[in-house]
Amino acid sequence: MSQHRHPGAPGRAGAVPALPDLPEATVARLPEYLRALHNLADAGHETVSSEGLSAAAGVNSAKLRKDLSHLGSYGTRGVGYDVALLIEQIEYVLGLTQRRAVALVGVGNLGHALAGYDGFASRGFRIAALLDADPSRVGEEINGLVVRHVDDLPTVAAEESLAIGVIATPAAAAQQVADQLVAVGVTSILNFAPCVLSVPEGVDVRKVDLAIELQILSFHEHRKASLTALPATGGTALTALPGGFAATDTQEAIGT
Amino acid sequence: MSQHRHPGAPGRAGAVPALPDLPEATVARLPEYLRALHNLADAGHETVSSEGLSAAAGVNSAKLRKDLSHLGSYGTRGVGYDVALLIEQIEYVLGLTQRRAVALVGVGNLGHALAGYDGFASRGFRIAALLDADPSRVGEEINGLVVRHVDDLPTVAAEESLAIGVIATPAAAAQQVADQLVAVGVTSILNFAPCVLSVPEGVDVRKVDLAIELQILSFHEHRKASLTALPATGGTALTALPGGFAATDTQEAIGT
DNA sequence: AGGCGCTTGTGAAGACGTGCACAAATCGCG
DNA sequence: CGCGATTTGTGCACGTCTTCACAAGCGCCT
Repeated sequence: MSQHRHPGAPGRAGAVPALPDLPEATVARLPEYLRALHNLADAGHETVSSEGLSAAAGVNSAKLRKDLSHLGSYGTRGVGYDVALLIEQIEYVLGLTQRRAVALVGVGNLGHALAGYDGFASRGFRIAALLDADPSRVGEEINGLVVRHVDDLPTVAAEESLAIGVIATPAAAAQQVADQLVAVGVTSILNFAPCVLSVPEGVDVRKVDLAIELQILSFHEHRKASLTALPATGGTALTALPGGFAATDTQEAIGT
Repeated sequence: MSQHRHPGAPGRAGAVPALPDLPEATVARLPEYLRALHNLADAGHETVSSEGLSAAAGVNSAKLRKDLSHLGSYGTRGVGYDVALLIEQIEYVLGLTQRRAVALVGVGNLGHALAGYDGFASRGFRIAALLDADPSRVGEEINGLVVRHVDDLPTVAAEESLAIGVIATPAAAAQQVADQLVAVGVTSILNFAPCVLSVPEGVDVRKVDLAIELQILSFHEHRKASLTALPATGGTALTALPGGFAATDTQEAIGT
């Protein structure tokens, strides 16, 4: 029942092993599993049970098993999953066997932070270029990279094979930047600008809006406050009682 | 049909008008609608149809109508929605009628950027305190706020009524910071650290992981590449043809 | 006043995601 | 060599979300 993709599954890149088409929700969780697995590997674990891994990733164990089964993964009944093998599998599926080049457009406040964020480098990506439309920022060096003008994009794309672009510009500039990225062949965009982007079919856009996250939390605050017709002392006590934990629902919701 | 909450719906804060319990998916989209509505208002529109608003927010129009109907909103058939009224309604439901105080812990790379991000201020939030565990950072002034030591949290909480905390520390410190936040009464946390937080029931956690977003895009890149058994010229042409747009599926997925 | 066109609000169907509970498989031990 | 403990993989039922399609309502024009 799990034989639906022996041919060339984990081996190496290069071939065209026909990725299984995973449910979007599963895809969004794989990076989480991957991070947890790296932690486990660093801690010296060679195998891990679905129970253990799911706890580390903050999800239900059945969900985890189903997710892994989708990518045809080989766990061993009675034992668990081989940590190293699973890391290899997930990295393969996520396309992380090659270090992907990312172009970052917009080196304002947020762009600066992203340029210096080591989480990109440590998790399979390489910032290949920093770009900005503001001439006064061009030439500045950040983290060993020189900021170039956004109109140099075609040149940059010719040097590197760019597939992913990150937009950290003000909203007003985002659509134009997106168009420029698409024009040089970028097919995946991570958008930090608070606006909707129009892109041709075949281009993936993911959006991260920091204010929206806060507003969602605000709703839940409002809701909690309206339920509790209580004194609302707010300030003191309430030590973190270790009894009733729970990876709250919202915990995972970011991806989807 | 839509009378299920006349009593004191839009009016003013203060009372306990019993928030309707909205589907999580709807809550995640309301901020998006709100942003689009503000744009429309700035552009001078007084009313907008579900079709128009849904286009501006990048969602299906039926979905938008259903979302708005959940909060008992009053549109006018044949006309559309009153922009100003709808803004008021959504801001009320999201609990944005009061400017909420946010504590930001961790003023490293990312924390700096967040401290300077004007999107918080412009969308209903106020950064009430900057905190860090590193003594060498304490005292530094960022954007008019002085960084205080994280152990001052109880003092800060006594001064302000903090309900929301933002964690922008390294992963290793995040859990401890979360515990400290919870201990002073914070009940909503936005976590930028790449790790799972354990919190008591009743505390909401949302997580934003920048590297995960890239990894999800990477999967789709990998997938596209494996489907296209084609030359993969990569570099040139491919002008943004304005024919086949489409707010791609992934566009919204962030919230969920 | 009446009819017509437009837009909302929603019923119903289907797609998708989740979690329980259990059979099948594997290992280790006696 | 067989048995029991353990853990995976998954069938199934349930809940949530999405989308279509259309009746009900509203304003405008004649």
